[in-house]
Formats: sequence, C-alpha cells, structure tokens
Amino acid sequence: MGRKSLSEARTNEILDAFGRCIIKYGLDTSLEQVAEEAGMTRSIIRHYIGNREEVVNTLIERVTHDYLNTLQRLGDGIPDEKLIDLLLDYLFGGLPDYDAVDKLILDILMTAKNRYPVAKQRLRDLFTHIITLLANDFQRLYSHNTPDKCREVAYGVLCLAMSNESFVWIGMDAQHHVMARQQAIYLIESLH
Amino acid sequence: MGRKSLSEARTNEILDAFGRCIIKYGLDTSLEQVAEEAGMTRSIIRHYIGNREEVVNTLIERVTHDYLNTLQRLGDGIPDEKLIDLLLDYLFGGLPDYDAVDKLILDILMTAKNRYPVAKQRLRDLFTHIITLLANDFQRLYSHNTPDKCREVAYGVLCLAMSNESFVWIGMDAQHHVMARQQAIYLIESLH
DNA sequence: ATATAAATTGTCAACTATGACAATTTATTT
DNA sequence: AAATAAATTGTCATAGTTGACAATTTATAT
Repeated sequence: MGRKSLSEARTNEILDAFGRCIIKYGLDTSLEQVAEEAGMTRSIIRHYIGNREEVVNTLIERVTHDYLNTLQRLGDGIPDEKLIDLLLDYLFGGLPDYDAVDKLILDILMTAKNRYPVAKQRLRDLFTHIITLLANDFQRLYSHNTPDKCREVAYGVLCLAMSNESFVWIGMDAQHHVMARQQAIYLIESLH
Repeated sequence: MGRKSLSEARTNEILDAFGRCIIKYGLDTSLEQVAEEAGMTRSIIRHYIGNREEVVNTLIERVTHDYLNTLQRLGDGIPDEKLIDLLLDYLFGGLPDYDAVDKLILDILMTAKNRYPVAKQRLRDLFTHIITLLANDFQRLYSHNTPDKCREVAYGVLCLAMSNESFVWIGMDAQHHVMARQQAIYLIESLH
C-alpha cells in the first residue's frame, strides 16, 4: 500500500536545480535558493537527500559519474580514424548534444577542495580516469609511443579542455574554443 | 597631528588573510573568519576597506595587478635564449621565489563569475594581457610565424598552466607539473 | 600637556541558513 | 472505504553574517 515513491524523480529535479544554481551563483548557493529554483520547499530537499553535505556529495557523485560514462561510451562503434575527432569535439564543445552544464559544474566544483573532502577525492578520481581513458586510446592508435608519453599528452589535452572551458565561461570570446582544440591537435600530433 | 595611518599595512594584512582563507575555505569565507585569520575584528576590515564587495574587489585588484606585473618584469635583462625557460618556470611553478598563493587565488577566483562582475571583468583583462604578453615574446623569438599563430600557442600555454595548477591543487601528484611543462614545450616547438 | 586624527573595540538590529520535527495531505492497495 | 506508506507543508529554535554606528583608546605634532 502507500503511494509510489517519487524519490528518484525528485532527487533528479533537485540536483538539476542545484546545478543551475551553481552555474549562476556558485557552489555556496543556499538550499533555500536551490529549493526555489526547483519549485519546491527546502523540507523536500531535506526529505529526499538530506543535509547540505549530502546534497553536495550526491551532486558530485552524479556529475562525475555521468561525465565519465559519456566519455567512455563515446568511442563505441566508432572507427579508429574518427575517434580523435570525436573526443576533441566532446572535450572542446563541438558536439551537437554536448551538455555544457556538466562541464561548467565540473569547473565550479573545482572550488570544493578542502571544504568537501569527498568531492575532492571524486574529482581526482574522475580526472585520473579521464587521463587513463585518453591515454589508452592514444596508445592503441599510436602504438609506437611509450605509455608514459601517451599519458603525458592525455594530461595536456585534458588541461587544455578544462581551462578553455573556464576561460570561455568568464567571458572570453568563443573563438578560444577553436584555438584550444587546435593546440590539442598539436599535442596529439607529437605522437604520430 | 593625529597618528600615523596604518591603512596600507592593515589593508595588506587583511588581503593576505583573505587569500589564505580563500585557499582553505573558498571565496565565500565570511569576513568574520577573515578577521580571525588576520587577528583583528571585522570592524577593522570594515574600517579599512569596506563592505564585502569592496573587500573582494580590492583583493582581485591586487592579485591580478601583482600577477601581471611579475610576469611583465620577468624578462627584464634576460637574454632571449633563456626567456622561454624562465616563463615556463614561472607558469609551471619551478621558480624559487615563486608565489603559489597568487596562482591559487587566481584559480579560486575563477568562481567569482556572475556574482562579482568586477572580478569577472578583471580576470578577463588579466588573461587577455597574459596572452598578448606571451604572444609578443613568441613573435619576437620566432618571427616567421603569424601573430595569430603566436596568440594561439600563447593561449594553449596559458591553459596548460592554469589547469595544471588546479589539478595539482585538488591533490593530483606533483609529477603533473613536469608533464604540463613538457606539453607547453611541445606547443612552443610548433613555432620553431 | 593638550588637541587631534586615526586606530580600535563594542554593540545592535535585520536578515539568512540550517536542522529538526510535527502536522497534514495524497495516492494506492486490499 | 479503510488502511497505510509516502509526499508535502509548516513551524521553531539556533546560529551565523552583515552593515551601521557609538564609544573608547592611542599616538603624534605643536
């Protein structure tokens, strides 16, 4: 008996709203404001997720999971010669269904640092995974390079992608997307 | 008559303390906490600088100014063939008197975004200046390249430096400094 | 030593955020 | 329609933050 649980749906609405708030106001947006953005009361947030720390951790959990997942499945069924292009499109925002939100959130979450130790750990894991993932692709495509060299380039590409996102976000002209992508290509070409 | 003004010294103490707080707790550290860190009361902060927004803006002003200044004077009296190394040392943290704080603050301030419009503007200006500065050096050293190409590489190097700083900060091993620096060299070599 | 400018301390009211929990409403099954 | 589990709303006490300003103390030039 009793009624159907809305837990999953509500949780998603809350995290979505929180994400939008973070983009607009930063990680320290009050739960009150998040509730307003989501069109619900703070009590509901408390009911479905919990206190502030739990909300933050839940969000980071979701965002990092989704990001890695998307990146992992990106190459499925794609011929090798198109893989690099696709990866770059994703990392530098040229993809049609590209979800800006996730990357923006990631960028902002970098400020979680000491205040949210779980977040810090999660982000480190995420970036480490991304590097490994990219490095593996490079290794397969340009197999005469050492694993270390592949990792180095992967790290470089990731740096370019992340910074670029931040820069464009503070209002530097979108042209920079193209520049960053081009620099990433130079790095990858050093593997040829 | 009256007593000597401590304005300048106090202002510096406050901004220093604020910087340390931001590193530890984020941009939204309360002025109360900043005061504690600085070993004074909040009233003093209010007296010497003003309200929250003024404190934030003053800090950003100082940090961006100092950063650009240091970078600008870096090449003074340095022979061309050592310039690149020196720039890279500064950007990737190999310099002995390198002041980590400024770069960390910069990284954190990237979250100011919409909340502090003045900050956003200042950061944009700062980064634009840095790019121009680097691009000019590249142009002088490798003059057969187009200005656009030089700018592109400058942007890439800046992205590498900034991201790298963030990554190391969230706890990724310091080895990455070396990797980022190496990638920057690859980019610059594309100008040879 | 005294006038004076500036430093420093202290206090207050208004506002906001949070956590906890009680009370009520709604949907669903039997 | 009655039972029940979950959703939703509402309220409260507590604590923290901020801005404003009054009161006091301290150093310095004359």
